[in-house]
Amino acid sequence: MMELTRKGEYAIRGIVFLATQPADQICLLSDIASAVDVPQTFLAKIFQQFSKIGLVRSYRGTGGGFVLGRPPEKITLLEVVEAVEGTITPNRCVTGEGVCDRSGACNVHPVWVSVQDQVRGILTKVTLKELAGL
Amino acid sequence: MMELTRKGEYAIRGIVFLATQPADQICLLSDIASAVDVPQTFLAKIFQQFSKIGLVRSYRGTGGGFVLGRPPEKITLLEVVEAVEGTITPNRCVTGEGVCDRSGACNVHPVWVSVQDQVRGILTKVTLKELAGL
DNA sequence: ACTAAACAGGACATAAATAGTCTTTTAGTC
DNA sequence: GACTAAAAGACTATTTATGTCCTGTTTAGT
Repeated sequence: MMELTRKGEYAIRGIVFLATQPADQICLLSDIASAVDVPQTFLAKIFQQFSKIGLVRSYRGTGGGFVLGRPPEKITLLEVVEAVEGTITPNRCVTGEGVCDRSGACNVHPVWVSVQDQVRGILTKVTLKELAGL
Repeated sequence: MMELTRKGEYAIRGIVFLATQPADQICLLSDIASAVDVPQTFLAKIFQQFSKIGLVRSYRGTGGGFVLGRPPEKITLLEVVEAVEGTITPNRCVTGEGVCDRSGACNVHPVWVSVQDQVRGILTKVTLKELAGL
């Protein structure tokens, strides 16, 4: 339960690798993919998601590739994970959309809120700087 | 991400309902299922899993049904969830089976261990007694 | 013993999510 | 214009989730 998907794992591997590279070096997707052992086409999708929210910056054409969108210490693990997996919600009713029709009488609800807060708290405190060993 | 499945949700609903019933009363699966609004056949599977690890006790035949295997304050939410969802492992490499071939160089690893510990810690502290409002 | 009640267990069915692949388009370089 | 590399969308395959159904086994009551 609560397992990270492959996508999430690949996302972390990819962007952590990027963080280990010199900041001004534009990295090819193909290089990243082979370095972290992830199918290139799949990693492409992941990096597109990163690009949309500014986690990475992309350059097209000859000499193109990817660089980090911000310094490694300003990118948290939470951002990386949620970029591809969506917001961390241990239980649907945590989303608060009235999905939990029994939310009034539901004593479990606050527990999930607590779990969500704790997990997000942990992941917010970890940045790419640490993960890349910088 | 990290969402509880229906099975997990049903499991909680079912056993919490059982905890609200008088301790000596043998409850019919059909009654529990309709009370918590879960397909009976599906709930049957869930309660079979509960039964195997002693979370509930089952009685077959006429007059049969289910009762809690232990007093509500001795059954934790963690046990209930892990009974049907398996051990909480945010990342495969946490299982320690060498699945994470890069575990040596992996700085992410300790983060998942921390997440796992925190989540399990929270869920261990919640018992059926509280959840059932007793 | 017979019957009906109730859980146990396995096989099966369907739908959704995951994990990709492939092709075309767009943007940029030489 | 030719080439390079990411963007974007359509498509496919596999796995997991979510159940259903049927048969068996246990037990109570007559």
